[in-house]
Amino acid sequence: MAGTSFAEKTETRLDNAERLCAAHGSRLTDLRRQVLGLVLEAARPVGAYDLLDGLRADKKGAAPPTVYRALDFLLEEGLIHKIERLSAFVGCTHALDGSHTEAGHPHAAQFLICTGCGQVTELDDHGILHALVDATRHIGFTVRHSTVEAEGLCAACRDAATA
Amino acid sequence: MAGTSFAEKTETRLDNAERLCAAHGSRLTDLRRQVLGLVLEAARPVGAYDLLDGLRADKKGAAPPTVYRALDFLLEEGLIHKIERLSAFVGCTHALDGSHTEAGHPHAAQFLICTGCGQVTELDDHGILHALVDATRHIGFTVRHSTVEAEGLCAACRDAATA
DNA sequence: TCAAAATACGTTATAATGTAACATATTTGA
DNA sequence: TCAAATATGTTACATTATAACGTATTTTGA
Repeated sequence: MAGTSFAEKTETRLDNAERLCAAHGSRLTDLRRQVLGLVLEAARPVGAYDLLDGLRADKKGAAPPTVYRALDFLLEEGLIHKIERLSAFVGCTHALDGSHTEAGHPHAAQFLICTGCGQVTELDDHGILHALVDATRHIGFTVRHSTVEAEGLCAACRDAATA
Repeated sequence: MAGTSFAEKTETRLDNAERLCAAHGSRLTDLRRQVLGLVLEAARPVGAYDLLDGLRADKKGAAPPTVYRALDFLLEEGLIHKIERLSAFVGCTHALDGSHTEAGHPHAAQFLICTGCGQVTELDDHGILHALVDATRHIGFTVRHSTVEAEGLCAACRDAATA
C-alpha cells in the first residue's frame, strides 16, 4: 500500500483533484497525489524541502527532483499555487473545494499572507485582475500571468494585537 | 578613488538617492552607492551574484553578505525593488527619476516583466492598490505591503511576434 | 577632543532553494 | 507485444541567502 493516508477531508479533495486531472487527460499518480496531500494537510504554505521530509517518511532516500517534478505538475494543473515571497506552496482552494467545473489549469489569484499567524488566504477577485489589465493595456503590455501577494494582518491577528 | 564611475545619467540618479537618504537621516555610503549604481546601469533586473561580480571588479574578494546588506539598505530606503519571481533587483524609477519630494521609503508598486526582452516596467498605479485594499477590507485583512508582478509581452515584443 | 556607542563593513562558513543530466521503470497505444 | 511516451530514481551541482563573529568607521555626548 503506497502513500500515506490522509484525513477524510483531504482524501475528498484529492479525489476532486483526480477528477480534474482525468478531465484534462493527465494523471494524478500515487506520487503526485501524495505530494498534493502533504500540501493540503499543512495548515500553512509548505516549502519543497518540508514536503521532501514528509515524502521520506514513506519513501526513504527520496531526492529533491522527485518533489519539484510533482510540484511542477500540480502547478501546471492549477491544483496548487506557489507563494513567491515565501518560496512555498499552498493548495488551490478554488480548484479543490469549489464545485467549479472549469477549475484546473492556472488562473489568476491573489494571496493574503498574515505575518501574525502565517496563514495564507486565497482570493479570486476579479476587480484586482481587471485593474491590472486596465493599467497595462494603455501601455500595450499583454498580461499572461500575474502574481499578487499582500502581506499584513488577518482579522484575528489584528484584533489580538489591538487587545 | 574608490568606486567605479558610472554614466552621467546614473550619477545624477545616485545624487538624487543621496539626497533622499540624507533627508531620512541615513547614509548612502560609497559601497551602497556603488551597488545602487550597478543596479541602475543594468538594462534589466540584476541578481545579487551578478552584482557581486560587478563589485569584485573593484573590490577583489568581496563576499555575498556585502551585497545583501547593501541591497537590504536600498530596499528599506525604497531606492530599489526586488522582483520576487526573478530573485532580482531593479532601481525604483519613482524614487530616482521623478521629482517626488516624498519618495523614498517602500511604496506599493507593480512590475511588468516582459518574457520576450526581459525588461521590467514599473507602474505606480493607484487603481490596482485600491482594488486590492477594497477586496481585502471586507474580510478584515489589513495590507501592509503588496507584491504585484505580471508576466507577459511588452508592446515591442508583441509586435515583433505578430509580424 | 576623546572615549563610548552605534553603525557599517569584512570574512568564514553554511543553510535553503532549485535544476541538469542521465538511468530505469511504468504506462499507453498501435 | 513491442515501440513510444510518460513518469520516476539517482547523482551531482548550481543558485540564492543568511548566521555568526570580528574589525573599522562614524557619530554622539561629556
